[in-house]
Amino acid sequence: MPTARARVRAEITGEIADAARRQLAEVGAAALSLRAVARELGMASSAVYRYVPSRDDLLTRLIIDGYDALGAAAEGADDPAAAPRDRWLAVCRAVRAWALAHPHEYALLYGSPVPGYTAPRDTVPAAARVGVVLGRILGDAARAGVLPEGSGERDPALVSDETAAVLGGSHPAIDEDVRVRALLTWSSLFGVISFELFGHFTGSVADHDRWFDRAVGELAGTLGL
Amino acid sequence: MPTARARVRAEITGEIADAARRQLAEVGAAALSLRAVARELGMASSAVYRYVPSRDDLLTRLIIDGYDALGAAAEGADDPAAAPRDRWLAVCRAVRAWALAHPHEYALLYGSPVPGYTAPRDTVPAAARVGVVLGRILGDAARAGVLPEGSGERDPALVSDETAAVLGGSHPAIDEDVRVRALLTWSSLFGVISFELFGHFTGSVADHDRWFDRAVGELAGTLGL
DNA sequence: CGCAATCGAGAGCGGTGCTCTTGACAGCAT
DNA sequence: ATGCTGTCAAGAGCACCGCTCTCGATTGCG
Repeated sequence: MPTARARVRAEITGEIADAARRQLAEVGAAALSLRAVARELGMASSAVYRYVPSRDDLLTRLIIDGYDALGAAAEGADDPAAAPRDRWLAVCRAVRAWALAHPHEYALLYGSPVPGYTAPRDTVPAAARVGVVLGRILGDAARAGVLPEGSGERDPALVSDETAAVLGGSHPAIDEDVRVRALLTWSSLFGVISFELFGHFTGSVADHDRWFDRAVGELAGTLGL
Repeated sequence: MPTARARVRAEITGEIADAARRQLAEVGAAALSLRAVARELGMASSAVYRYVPSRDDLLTRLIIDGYDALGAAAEGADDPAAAPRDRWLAVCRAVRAWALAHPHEYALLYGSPVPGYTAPRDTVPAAARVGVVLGRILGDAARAGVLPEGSGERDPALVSDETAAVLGGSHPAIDEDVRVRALLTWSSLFGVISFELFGHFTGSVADHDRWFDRAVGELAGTLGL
């Protein structure tokens, strides 16, 4: 059982993270200021360092929280009982919706890395959650016989063993070609969302909702769903 | 004929841009400091403002220069006499090579937008150059009869008229489906490159070169090339 | 040649991340 | 209850940032 001291400490640390998230949504990651967080919480800037080791550590916490929130959104949108194609579309829409609702957090996760900052290993499992959802859909589709039998090709230099295991495991319908396409559609999804969010589609696309639906529908096709 | 004053002014302005590019490669866009540029050039920080109105203006110049350099690389890699599929692969490889050679400039162009900075209209034509190359390949392929005849569907809410004109214009083989796929592969290409550059493939892909080749080969397939 | 435009340098403003010291406070053991 | 120990907020301070202003020096055109 945590002491009273530890409890209030955890509470204040949480308040700092919340304030940082609010500031992130307002001014973006690069402009996130520890002093502003301290101002918002009504304490001295130096006091914040009692709870957060550095600005980078605060960023890391926001990154992990972001990956977790996005992963939870993706998992929540996946209905294992639905058809693989519909599952794929639903997850894609959920990822996009989360990105549109949290543009700065999305930019923090999938935009340019913050200079001088390298994400610690802690972020990896949280970052993988969306990929796990996609892999589960692909694996279920293979087991359901939706995907045609493959050549059985295997090449760990293209897709690593760990990732291959997530991408439906060893199933006759999942060969290296399918795995490559899975990684491709995965990155394509975020390419599409990033382009929309970062303004590279302005002037080219009017109805972003409908365009996204057609785009991920096309991606489902290359996935074989 | 420019006066001697104007010439030395242009020269110093160029030196400032070069130093900024060097600093960009070292510390990234968000940490680009006008004072450090001034230090590197051995002049007072205030003197730089004689040549550059603001840090944002310097960033804009770097962005435009970056788009132009990338566009030139793409154009230079495109051999109009080659087969459409080979042209597509060559342009993709050239774009990736440029990105790998100039990671920070690439991040400036296709990563998270710099906070508090909105790209002015001047950047649009430079940014469009890569898309123009892709559109030219697609149009040539259609005129060469490589693409199957389409449905003739047209929907400016999906792909705007200006972009549609770039994407091969009005040709029976190019319907809205092809245009959507073109925009999709375009953003997918940068999604793939961004994922590689920003580290989202670490642990999943070992041989990035071969993986990229297979990925853009797949993209060529969805393009119909 | 003289005057106006241009230029470099310096000081200064308010902001940042981060460190160090100081003093107040709480909790626990004696 | 007292004294010790660990935690805390606060402030001063360092070096850096973007940007502005002023002040001489220099330059080049009329």
